[in-house]
Amino acid sequence: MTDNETKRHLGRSADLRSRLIREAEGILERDGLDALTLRGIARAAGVSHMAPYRHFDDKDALLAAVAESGFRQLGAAMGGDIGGLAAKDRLQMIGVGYIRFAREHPALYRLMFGPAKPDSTRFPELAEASRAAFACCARAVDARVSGSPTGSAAEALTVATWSLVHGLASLMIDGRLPQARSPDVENALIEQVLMVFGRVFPPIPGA
Amino acid sequence: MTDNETKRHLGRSADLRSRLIREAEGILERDGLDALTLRGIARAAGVSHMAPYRHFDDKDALLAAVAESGFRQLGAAMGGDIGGLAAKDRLQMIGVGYIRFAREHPALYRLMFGPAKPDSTRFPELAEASRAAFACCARAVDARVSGSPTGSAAEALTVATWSLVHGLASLMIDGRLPQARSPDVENALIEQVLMVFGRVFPPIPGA
DNA sequence: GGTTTATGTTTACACTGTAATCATTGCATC
DNA sequence: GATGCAATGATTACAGTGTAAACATAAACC
Repeated sequence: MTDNETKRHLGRSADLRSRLIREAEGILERDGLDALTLRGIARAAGVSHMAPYRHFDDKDALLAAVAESGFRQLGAAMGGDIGGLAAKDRLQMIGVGYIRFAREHPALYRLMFGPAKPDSTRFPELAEASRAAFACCARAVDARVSGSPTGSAAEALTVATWSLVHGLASLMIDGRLPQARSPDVENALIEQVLMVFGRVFPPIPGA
Repeated sequence: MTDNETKRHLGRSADLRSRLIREAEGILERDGLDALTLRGIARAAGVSHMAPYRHFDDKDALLAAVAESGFRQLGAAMGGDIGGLAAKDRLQMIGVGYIRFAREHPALYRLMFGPAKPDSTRFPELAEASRAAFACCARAVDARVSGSPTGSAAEALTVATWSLVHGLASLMIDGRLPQARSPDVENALIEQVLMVFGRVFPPIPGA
């Protein structure tokens, strides 16, 4: 019996680390960022409240791993690295995908961009995942302007794009936009804002 | 002696409420958002850890009051409601003032736009202060476009403006912009981003 | 003068993150 | 195969947090 239970226990815990991350994501979706406690995660995973410390240095390290996973999901939501799309559509796809991700996973998104808790110097892998998502946006911008502005001007365009979608997503999921809106109205607003923002890009030569 | 001490005590505590808010702001500036604990605020104000409950329902209510104060400061940092400026300069002033405020008070800024903790329905005064700051930006946008787009198109412009500056400020103070930069380089980037964004506005008839 | 109301303190409790210690497993080495 | 070892987990303990309950006292009012 002891043997049996132990076996099963070990069988399930072969990948406690990734299971903790998944449970954390589940709690985020279900109960929000405030409810994300280390002990709660351990409880959800069915282990003692100290078990996570065998896989993470502290709570922040676990949160950083969750955020890292989030950034990879965000990259996928923005369409990854598919080519073969008109640069303009590619940019639109990124904006829409980005904001949809934030709205579908608001708590995870808050954790990812939250109060700098996951320090970038402490967690290089998180910084890398975040950088990769940013780079995905940067490539789309570069393709869109096709080299006409270069250097810091192109970089400013990328930062402006990222800032706009992040700001819009952040304001929306935190309800900081005045007058609450229905989802439909919000969708229309998003479309309009993204379209408005399209004007910052130089006109497309071909059309 | 008891009398004396009591008198002095009462004298200082005549406005415990506002003093708590000030102490909270001080802790925010000094030690950041994570260090902002109810007991710590009470300690800083020299009262027992339960005293704040005589002036605020709970911690969130105190934080909401701090955030409310922050939104008023933000409004002032954006230049309040001064007129007599070219609409274009007015917008620039808002953007620069907004971002400077966020950089000078990062922890307060995070609290203000943080994880929706201060619920807008629970704290109408906070919602009002936030709305007022937003309206300040909306007026500047309206003046800039001088009525050429109206209705939802003008609103989209305002939301886009707010999203951009908020996103930029948020990414900067949380270090989510790739490669850390010196303040000078950051300032240049801000200027460039704001200038880039100026292109979303219709051309000015007069010039 | 006695009652009521505001304001503050003390005490207590459940919950959090984490340090220290102990128990058990699987594996490597002889 | 026995033995030592590293990995992984459980228990226990502790300081710090937000908050409820009960108590104290000054101010205000009839």
